[in-house]
Amino acid sequence: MPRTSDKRERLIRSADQLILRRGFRQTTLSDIAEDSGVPLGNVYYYFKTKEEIGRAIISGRTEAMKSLLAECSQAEDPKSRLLQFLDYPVKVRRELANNGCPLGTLSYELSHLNSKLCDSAKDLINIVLEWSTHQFELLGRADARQLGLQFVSNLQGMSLIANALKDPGVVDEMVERTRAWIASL
Amino acid sequence: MPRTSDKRERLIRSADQLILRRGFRQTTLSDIAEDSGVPLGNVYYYFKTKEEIGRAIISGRTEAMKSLLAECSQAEDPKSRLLQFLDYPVKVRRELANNGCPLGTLSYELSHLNSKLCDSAKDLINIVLEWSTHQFELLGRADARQLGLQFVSNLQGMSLIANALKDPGVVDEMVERTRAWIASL
DNA sequence: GTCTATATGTTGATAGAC
DNA sequence: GTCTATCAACATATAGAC
Repeated sequence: MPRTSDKRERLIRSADQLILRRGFRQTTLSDIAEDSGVPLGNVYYYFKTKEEIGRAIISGRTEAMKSLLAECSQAEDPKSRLLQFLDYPVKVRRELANNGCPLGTLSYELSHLNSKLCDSAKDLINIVLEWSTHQFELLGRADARQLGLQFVSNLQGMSLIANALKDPGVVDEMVERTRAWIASL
Repeated sequence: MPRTSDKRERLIRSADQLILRRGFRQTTLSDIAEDSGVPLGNVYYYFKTKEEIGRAIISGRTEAMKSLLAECSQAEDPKSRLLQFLDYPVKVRRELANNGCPLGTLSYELSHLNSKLCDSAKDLINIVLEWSTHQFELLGRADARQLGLQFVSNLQGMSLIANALKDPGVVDEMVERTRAWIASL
């Protein structure tokens, strides 16, 4: 029966993992079809174009990040929220070293594409940037915007380097330094 | 005459610019041939495979960076060298905002490829990492490695964010913060 | 060394039976 | 809704004349 089919979800899940590992351009619809167990021709019933799959992946990663930020926002004070957020990169350090940041890699790749997806690159980064900037504002910092930029820059920088060196330890070291920086404010 | 032909150089120059703007995977041999004014079939006289072009681009960017670092190394003390290096991202802030860091974008893309080029990603980042780490060692810092990681992380982070937001001003702001950090050590 | 023509393989996408 | 067969476009690479 149509309504009980989970094919769409399986397609998105496969696409998300494959794109994380190999990038959007490098991931073919054939790869996604095979990995999800959905015949190639049937993929087009759920997504009219590959770009539409891209939008679904962007949307999924955006929502996942919003969800994480919402969790962190429940901490009592802004500093605790920022520090709690830093637990996440440590938790997924392996994935960061293997594939890079799910937001950063996609942002970098999409910004090079001649596609409407290109505009989404900005949004991907802005999610965390605006949240962290807001936390610094709540701390009464006049330079909240720059502190926010520094915070996200640390996260993106450590992910890219950990990925290049294939070394999860880089994440631990850099998060530790970022923690100390936040605590010192 | 064969020896006076500059086709190889033109091919590398075109390839480098196109790959900077659109990424390696997205840049076709046809694009490179057209941009450099070399017929498609003739490209293969200079490069047997696309991967070989990739190696040439990696090599070129590596040498360019080594050259820049050699210039900076002539400054009197380690702090001055690090500060002088920071002049460069400011100088090319437009390109960084438009295309990202020539080393970082390539590193991120290649690390996702199933190619021998994948190994080169590590080297691209290590060039600046080892140099900056060495400068911090000369400053007598026991945590030189982590300071080096922080330095490169700042550079890569600012480039990715500036590119995502398409805002060269991000480079100026983040370099200024990095300068202050270096000066405070 | 140079270039046209073309082989070969892959990819995004469609047609149409079931 | 599902799936097989296949198209059309494009990309890497080669053949071979000049």
